[in-house]
Amino acid sequence: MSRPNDRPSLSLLAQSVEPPAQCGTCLLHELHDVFLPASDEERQAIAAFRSGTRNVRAGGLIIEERERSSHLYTLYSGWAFRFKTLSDGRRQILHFLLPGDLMGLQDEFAEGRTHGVQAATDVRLCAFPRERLWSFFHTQPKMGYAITWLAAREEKMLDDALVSNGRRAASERVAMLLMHLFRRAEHLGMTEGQRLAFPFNQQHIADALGLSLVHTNKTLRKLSRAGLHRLEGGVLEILDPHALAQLGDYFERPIRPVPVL
Amino acid sequence: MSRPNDRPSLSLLAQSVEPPAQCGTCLLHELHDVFLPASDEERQAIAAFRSGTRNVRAGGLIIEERERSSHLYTLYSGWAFRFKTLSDGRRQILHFLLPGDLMGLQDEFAEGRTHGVQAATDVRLCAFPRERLWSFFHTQPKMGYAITWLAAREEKMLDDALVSNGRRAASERVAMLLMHLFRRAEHLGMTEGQRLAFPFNQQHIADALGLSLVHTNKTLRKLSRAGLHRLEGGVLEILDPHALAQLGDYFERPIRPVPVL
DNA sequence: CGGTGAGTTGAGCAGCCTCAAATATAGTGG
DNA sequence: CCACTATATTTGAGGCTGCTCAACTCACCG
Repeated sequence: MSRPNDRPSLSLLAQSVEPPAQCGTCLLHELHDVFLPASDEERQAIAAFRSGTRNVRAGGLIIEERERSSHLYTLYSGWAFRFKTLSDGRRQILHFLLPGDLMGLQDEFAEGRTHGVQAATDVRLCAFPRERLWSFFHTQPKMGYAITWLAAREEKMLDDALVSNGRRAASERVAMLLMHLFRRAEHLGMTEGQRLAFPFNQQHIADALGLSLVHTNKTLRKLSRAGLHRLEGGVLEILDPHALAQLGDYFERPIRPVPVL
Repeated sequence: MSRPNDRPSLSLLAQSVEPPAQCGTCLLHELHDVFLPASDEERQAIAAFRSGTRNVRAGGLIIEERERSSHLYTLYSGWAFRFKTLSDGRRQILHFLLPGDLMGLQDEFAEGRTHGVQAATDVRLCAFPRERLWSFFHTQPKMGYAITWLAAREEKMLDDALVSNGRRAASERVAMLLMHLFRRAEHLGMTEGQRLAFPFNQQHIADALGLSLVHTNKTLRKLSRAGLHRLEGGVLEILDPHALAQLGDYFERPIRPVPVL
């Protein structure tokens, strides 16, 4: 492990860790470099907001694409992704979700269909009933601020994805995505050295990058033949981070601690 | 005018209307079908949050791409757009801004460079100092909720743009963008019948859609030769809304009133 | 009347797409 | 443990969409 021992091992988060019954013992809050600390009062407010937990198996839908979900969710462990489907079946993956990420907020203010969220691994979720959202904002303005923070952070990632899809060539997009996902997972302690349990197949990558499956495959092969990465057996290994970052125009910026619910 | 007379004429908003000295007489709040009403107390809180107004000429930068802006802004009149530039100069337009839209929120929680915002017409802005944001949330949780609402709404539009850039052909993207901008402007009362003062050139459209300038031109010409629209002299005219909506897979959904600051 | 920016058009190229088929790889039932 | 099936990956071939390069027009302006 590349991580020091003074924090709980979180490779676990990629596996199935049950969220605790009490938010007071929430594992996520123990990751001080990753998530902002929460006071006892805040934890109690979060606990009051939360209605329970939910498990979804790999491949299952957390939020249906057509219906407005009755709950918001915080991803507690595992990987998920947001997506949209066009009427003729073409799919676009909008965003990848890791532990601590909030989902379902966009639905709050929507009329029509929005997006779906699918579990990429087995996933544990904390569920928050939508009808309690406003009172949560009302009684805990700081938590409202936290939610806005998370929304703004996700929007920034969407900005980056839009730049990629709009203005970058295929190999640049692939390099960018691999680095992006690896860095985010690394920050959460889900990596081992340069290796990462990677639950996505080439169709996922293609749908995230706006490429065809075939061309995604050829691009991946080109990069791996050039020794930049290896991706097999569900493990992503970053062999030449510098070259990948360069190619993807991906600047590593310090990731600041963010709030969690 | 296609709008009934029982609301103030807002073609004005596309021109240069000076925001009032007092938020209590803010024109935007008078548009009851468009924006949620605000109580006197809320208007006072907004007025206390606001530090003043700002004018930017067409083409001027409202927010610099490299620096974190010291203020949030509400666009009061005119058009603007958010964009990002790659190190080699390629540009991607992320989002188009109309009156009532909030900008600068993403910067709040960012480290590195984020995005720039440029005025497409002369614009009037209400400025809110960043350092008052938290106390605004704290003392007016309802306004915090409103800000989250606006952020979530913008994120939904980004989702749509991402789907377009990733999974739609050029003519579909163009049709989608024309309908999208026209419908949003129409909702604000900035159109006259099927006509709209359109401040963007083909390079803007290309940069929003992830296309080259030349191909954007050829696609626009194809659609206008087919009688779907006309775009000349800074005026966009929608000639066949049904065909454009069909082509762009653009479903008109009722636009709900949103909060304004 | 030259200069600049925006729009238009043609020619040729290439990046990415679709179609097709050949391997893995994994899971399932006998 | 092996056949059988479904899913994921890989590769080739050929074609179209969208790109780059280049040139010309038009409007506007000093």
